[in-house]
Amino acid sequence: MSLFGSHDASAGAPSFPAAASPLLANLNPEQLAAVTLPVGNALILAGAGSGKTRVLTTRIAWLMQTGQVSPGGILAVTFTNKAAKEMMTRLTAMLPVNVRGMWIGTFHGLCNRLLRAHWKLAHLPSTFQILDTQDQLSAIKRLMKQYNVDDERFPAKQTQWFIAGAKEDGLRPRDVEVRSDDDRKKVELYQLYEEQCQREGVVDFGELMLRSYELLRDNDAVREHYQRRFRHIMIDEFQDTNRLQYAWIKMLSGRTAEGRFEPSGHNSVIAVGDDDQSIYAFRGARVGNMADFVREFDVQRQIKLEQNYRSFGNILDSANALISNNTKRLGKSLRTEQGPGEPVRVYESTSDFAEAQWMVEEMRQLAREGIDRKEMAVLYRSNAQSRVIETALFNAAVPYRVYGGLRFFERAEIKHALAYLRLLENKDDDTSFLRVVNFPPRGIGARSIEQLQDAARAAGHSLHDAVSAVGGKAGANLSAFVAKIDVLREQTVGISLREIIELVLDHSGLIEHYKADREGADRIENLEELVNAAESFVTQEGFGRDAVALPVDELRQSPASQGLDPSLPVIDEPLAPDAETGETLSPLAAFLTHAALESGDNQAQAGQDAVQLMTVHAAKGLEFDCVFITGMEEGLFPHENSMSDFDGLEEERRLMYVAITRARQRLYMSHSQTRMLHGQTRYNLKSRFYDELPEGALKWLTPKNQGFAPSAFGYGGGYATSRGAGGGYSKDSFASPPVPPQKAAPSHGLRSGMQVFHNKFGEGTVVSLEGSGDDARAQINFPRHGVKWLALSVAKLTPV
DNA sequence: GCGGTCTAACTTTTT
DNA sequence: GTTAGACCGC
Repeated sequence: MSLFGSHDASAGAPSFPAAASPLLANLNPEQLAAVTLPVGNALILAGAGSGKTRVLTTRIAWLMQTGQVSPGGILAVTFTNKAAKEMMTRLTAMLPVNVRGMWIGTFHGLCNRLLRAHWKLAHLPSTFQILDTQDQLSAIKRLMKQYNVDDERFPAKQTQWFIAGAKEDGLRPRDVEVRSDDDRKKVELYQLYEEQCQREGVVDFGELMLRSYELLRDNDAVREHYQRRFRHIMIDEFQDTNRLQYAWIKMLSGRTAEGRFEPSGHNSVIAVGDDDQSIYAFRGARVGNMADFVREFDVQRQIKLEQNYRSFGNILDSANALISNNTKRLGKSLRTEQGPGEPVRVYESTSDFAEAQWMVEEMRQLAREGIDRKEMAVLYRSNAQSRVIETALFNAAVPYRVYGGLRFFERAEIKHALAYLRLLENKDDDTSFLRVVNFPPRGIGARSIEQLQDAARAAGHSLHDAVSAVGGKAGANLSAFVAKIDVLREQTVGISLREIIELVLDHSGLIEHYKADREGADRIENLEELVNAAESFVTQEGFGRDAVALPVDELRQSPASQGLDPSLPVIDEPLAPDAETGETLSPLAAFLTHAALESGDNQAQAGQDAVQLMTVHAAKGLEFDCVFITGMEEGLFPHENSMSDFDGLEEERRLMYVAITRARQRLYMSHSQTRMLHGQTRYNLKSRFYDELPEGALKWLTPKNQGFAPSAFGYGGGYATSRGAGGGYSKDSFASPPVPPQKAAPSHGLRSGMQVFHNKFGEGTVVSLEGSGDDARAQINFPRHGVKWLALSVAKLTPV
């Protein structure tokens, strides 16, 4: 079953005395082996709650403490800023070390650092700015309008997806395989988009990765420099890496002669991941990178961290049983030394409203038992489900916090302010120009802008530079805007970042505009917060202060750095000065980069003891005492859009696995017979994932539906209607996986093609039928309301 | 050019 | 049920 044999845990016999360091105290044998792995490439399969971050940080600390590497020889890559920060915080707590000398950060953050240091070689302007997803979309829309592309046939979103996807695979326009006329058009747009970005001096997220990959690929000296420097490379959440990120790691860690990859032998790459928690395939993540890594990096050591320190037995048994239904797995099973704990409670409600109501009651009970509200989390598959729950919590006056939604730097008013700031830094940033040229409104409408765009195109100028070409009233308004920007730019010389932002907020008219708006108070508050964000950024990054003394000498002397190219800069700062000129990014440019790379917190009010609401995706990496998984229904979870293909269903199952493993003590799952979705009532069957959980670990709070009649589904009568209180725990209960449902004799008397009448939807035609007993449902085409799935135990249908 | 109204869409999301 | 974007009339 396991792709890798069983030779793992004992693999890394420490070559340094383990007892010598208090760092290594209290590690289990597998963790110890991982922390003290000898030089060489290794894969660590780290299950949920197995102490992965602790292992990673302890290893870095141990390597430095034992003198095997200096801070400059470390490269640790994560996906989120949060994870990177967490790592640095824990590391500083372990060792008195200057973390700034280490390259710990997100893929994109580190790529940015590389490109800032070698901007010339990367063919970028020194002040290049970063487009976020929103900016990218508007840049593409603008491009498509300019070239009169039919946006019915090529929606901008789709083009964006195409471009991002190509970059994730490391493909430039000329590398993309063209299989249809549509492909050809998209590639053409990709090419034009690239030219536009280059002209405007901006890069998108994918470009950050791809450009730095090419930088390393095309410049032997640079590549070899970093290959020698980074003796120890560590990648977190390896299952989430895409093709390009994997190639980037390869490029940094080995030779690629004649297109062939050979591990360098003098550095170690340690990949940490969990294939069972791979839930980002939809955005290009490739779990296959794990197997490729083992093969291509000649991995000799694999360690499985299966000891779970988070959850009780029933919860882990549920997770293990569920995930065992997936076929493509490396093989791993969580174990705990805690007892079985509480059973997993399952609840069926009549409506989504009732489901939320029940949850509120249950939470009140939990609170009475002394559990903090911030230790209760409600998880759902899609954001649309949060509303009912929010309403119920709100009406019951239970404090709650919703994760997701707009982050600080993504808010419209913040984006507007940033657009002004970007124009100060780079007048050719047409995306920013268009965002604020008429915001606040100053009499520049679509017609004037079109004229301006035509003029700019004809002259090969940016919008800013083409303003003088437009005459009349429109031209006057445009000139006034440009003059305002140019004056602002002059005024910002020599003043602090804080003062720059205050100046811009004032002179742009943004504050004034929002003051006139009844609902502008929050926006003004956010704009004021922007000043604070800039202030704390300046303090943190050390702008305006002496740079922190960095262990440059140490780096140069250390064995890790031997053979480093002395002509290349030793980059120990996220925003290092240019090696040749000593020029550093202006605080403003640096802040804008920061804003793009770190979109800020996406939670409303922190601090308060509030129930946590979030999607399952957002919950990854978090843990709570009590977890409610809601909307356990076919079509919702697993989501209907992912059920068509096999891989999709397996990803949904992994998502379910992530959801289950968030819980420490108590886990609830609930589904509803009816649910309002997109303004329509839906009748969903309960999720197939229930059938993959060990009956013995569950406790049905409502009578378990008799819908899955044993005779029809071959369960051999293994299902009792309801478990007694306490929900007996039995190891054997999930020994045999459920048998897939078979066609049963219909008991409802409906057949495909039949005409039926529904009280609300009127007359319709039965299209198809599924299930039996209480779970039977019919797909019916109502001429006036479209095709619907109806649960026959709920919907009242009469044959016509 | 601006602001109001109507209509289609709408998993999951970090950088 | 909500929201963004298109469309239309002033």
